[in-house]
Amino acid sequence: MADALPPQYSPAETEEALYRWWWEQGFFHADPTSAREPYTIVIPPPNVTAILHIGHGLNNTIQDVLIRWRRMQGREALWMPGTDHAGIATQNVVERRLAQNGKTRFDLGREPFVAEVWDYVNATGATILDQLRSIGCSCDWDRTRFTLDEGLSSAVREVFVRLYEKGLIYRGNYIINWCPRCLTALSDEEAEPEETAGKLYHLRYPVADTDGAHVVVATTRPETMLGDVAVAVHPEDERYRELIGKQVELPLTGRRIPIVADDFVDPAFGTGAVKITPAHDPNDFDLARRQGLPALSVMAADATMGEAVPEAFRGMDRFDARRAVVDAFREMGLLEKVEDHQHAVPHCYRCNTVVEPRLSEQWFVRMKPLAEPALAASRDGRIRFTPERWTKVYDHWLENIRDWCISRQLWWGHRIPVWYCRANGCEETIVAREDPARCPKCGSAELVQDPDVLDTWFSSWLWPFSTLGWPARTPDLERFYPTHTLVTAPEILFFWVARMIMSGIEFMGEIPFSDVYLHGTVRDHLGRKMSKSLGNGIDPLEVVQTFGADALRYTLVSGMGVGTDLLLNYEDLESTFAPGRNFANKLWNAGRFALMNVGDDAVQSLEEVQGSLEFSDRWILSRLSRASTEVTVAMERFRLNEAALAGYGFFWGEFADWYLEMAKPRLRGEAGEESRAAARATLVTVLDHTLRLLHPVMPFITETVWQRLPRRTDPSPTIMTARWPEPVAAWEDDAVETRAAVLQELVAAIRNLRAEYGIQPGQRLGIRIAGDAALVDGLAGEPERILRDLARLEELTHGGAEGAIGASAVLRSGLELFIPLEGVIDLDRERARLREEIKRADHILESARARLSNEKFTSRAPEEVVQKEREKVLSLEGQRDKLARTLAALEGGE
RNA sequence: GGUCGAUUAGCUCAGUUGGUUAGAGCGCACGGUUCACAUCCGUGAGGUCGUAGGUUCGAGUCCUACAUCGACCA
Repeated sequence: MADALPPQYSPAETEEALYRWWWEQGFFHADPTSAREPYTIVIPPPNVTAILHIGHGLNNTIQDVLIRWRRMQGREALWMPGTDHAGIATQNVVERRLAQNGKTRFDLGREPFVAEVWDYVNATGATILDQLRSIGCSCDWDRTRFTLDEGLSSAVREVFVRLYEKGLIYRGNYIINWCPRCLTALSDEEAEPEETAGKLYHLRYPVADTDGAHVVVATTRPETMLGDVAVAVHPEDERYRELIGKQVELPLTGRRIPIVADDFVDPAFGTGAVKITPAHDPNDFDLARRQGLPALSVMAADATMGEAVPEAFRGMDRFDARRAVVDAFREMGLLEKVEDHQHAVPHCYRCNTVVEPRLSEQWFVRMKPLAEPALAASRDGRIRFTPERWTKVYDHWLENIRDWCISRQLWWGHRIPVWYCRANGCEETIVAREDPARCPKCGSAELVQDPDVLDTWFSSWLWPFSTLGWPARTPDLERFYPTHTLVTAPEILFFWVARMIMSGIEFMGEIPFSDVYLHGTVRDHLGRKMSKSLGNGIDPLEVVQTFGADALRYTLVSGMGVGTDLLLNYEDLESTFAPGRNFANKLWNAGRFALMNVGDDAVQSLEEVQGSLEFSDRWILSRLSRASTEVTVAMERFRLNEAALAGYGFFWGEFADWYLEMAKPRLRGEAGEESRAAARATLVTVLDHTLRLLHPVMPFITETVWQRLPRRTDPSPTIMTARWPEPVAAWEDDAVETRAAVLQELVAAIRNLRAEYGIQPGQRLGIRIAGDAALVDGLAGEPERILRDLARLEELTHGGAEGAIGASAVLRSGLELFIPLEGVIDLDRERARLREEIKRADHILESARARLSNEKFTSRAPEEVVQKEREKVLSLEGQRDKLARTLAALEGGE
């Protein structure tokens, strides 16, 4: 079996079949009746029309690493998958498809259009979930949910009715953010400010009944002046005090409007006089209400100028109207000046159209009462954010929360469960869990349902419990709520995370999760966000196809520092994903080597060979135990990159580079049968544990190799549910590790000198070693054999060099190394090299001695630190002296 | 305008509570057909840790200011 393994790992051939096997065997499924402690993650549901991009790749890899890790730790791990109906986004996609045939949704009508969207969603909606499978996500697919499923829809209704009954949902006429392209209201969060280089227009409004006097107002949106109902100034502004109560002739309109005083006006901004357009600006709306001023809407839904404006402007697009109004002012001599002005203009987060503040009747959620308990949850630490700094952002948002506009003038989504009675004289509003047949007040059947749908986020804020069956009290809900970790990007902290916390507390009486892990954004090597329009994206599926899912996952996880963005070069995928690809190949080959060398004979357990374990066995077991601690601690702290790197460093840098090399002769039987048995047992044990440590990050290749191990210590049929490796205190051995460090330094030093003097790698050398007896003794036995093998030595003798010609080195451990190289060595070069070494030592010594001679240091620094510094000086002095003696001998010897 | 973050090797990043002779991967240079892997092995070069101050016996790490880039909120 083992020798059937090809020399290179080919992910394409193994991953898909392996995934199918996991799935069919039910390893992804979480059992609510299990006695194990649950661990739950709910997926941030991707848009149902989305296709996988690298950001999803990162987000879901992180979740999969966590869920696989906890599953191995013995938790009943549930990763709840699903998709979001994504109201505006999905409707836009289908509308674009209609537009290709020259049609609009209005041509179809509401019901046929919604049917069309369902067709589209049913045909393509599972795409992204399939794609998640190809990167290895171990979601519980049996539980896959969609925000428009029947169950989730009834949750939405339940919530709407409860909030309405509690007085937390109301309907009213207010200024909301309006997208004139999507033709719907948006929440404040959905209107994204974008820094724009705009203009500030200073317009002159003639003061009525005066001789040419005027006030100058400054505005970025001159077209709205057609809807002005007043000019406001600060009551204490000396410049305008006399004008308060007078009127201005509003140009172009023939209307007279008052000059009013209001504290809201900032005398320092612009001219200190502000035009008031209540129907098109939220601040003006508030001011108008305070002052009892009317609101005059001058724009239609599509942001063309409406009926209320002079004929010349009617039907004009808002930006054309802006130019026309400015031109008209210029012609009338009423344009004082135009300044460049940098300001933030809100854009629709779905179509990027400039959002227009618009006065309209919408449904709102009163947020203050919901926000307070959510704020308490972060303040008292029941909910922790990683990185921690997001706590402040979250708190700040909740402290300044505004009501949530939840109605959308769309057709795709949850219809608002509100009916209006149209019977004569009855104006009953009915809010109900079940569709009503008759008006409860007058009995009429003339009921009309509110045409609007709810904000998409009004269903996704219920996700952590609606997916588990709420409002029904299902076993799943009892078992898996509250969930544990939420993994997402900071962009949806307000949209989604904060609202889930509010709804969880309100409807479940309990926070929905205890940890929020916010990861960074994947960007290109120039730091730009990856986007379709820039063409700088990386297709995760292409990466999976070329390098394998494990390579993708390792590269993403190891590169993702906590709280930092991940920069990847899309122009050179080869080099971008090299870390993951190379590591996957290393795992494959080290595994392959181990399997080939262990062969098919029975492998004994570690206990059975306990008495014959050698130095190298004890060393690698000690290191393994420490690596287990390191990986686990890093995982617990959400430092997945550290966990991945620790696993990598152990597997490649210690197990493959050193242990396997040390064990080769023993595996060949050159050290006898007992030694071989011990090496085989150790090799298999360490590989077994290490594969498990790496499994969360590299699930496919670890399973593939693990399945072939001739002996496993865990009865699980899959590595997915094999026990997570715990550190083993009995394996940890400081003395062995110290001896190994000395040995490794020695090997490295010999290799260095070989390279320095261009000695053939195959040429066997004789060396001398001198130094502290304890150190030298520590090399006796297996270490010496290893030294001979790894450094390719012919002869190893103890004692000084005694004036012989050769290369020498003094190691940090204090050991002196001498390689007799008469005739090979360039003496000038050797002397220069030694002088360089001495200089280096002197340099470090200088600063260390200075520190020690500073009385303040010795008296104030902790004893431990001072002691360490003394030891450093002693060691360096020793090294320096030895180097100096060697140099002197070489100089004298000439 | 406010808040927060980043700035360490050519590139991408680690560097826990201040105390090591500042690390890794990629790239680069040199050398390698030893029967796991050239997606590899060995060796090496490369850093006044953004700038200027400060606190401290001691600063990549803490404080202040500035510069550059970025995010979020007004």
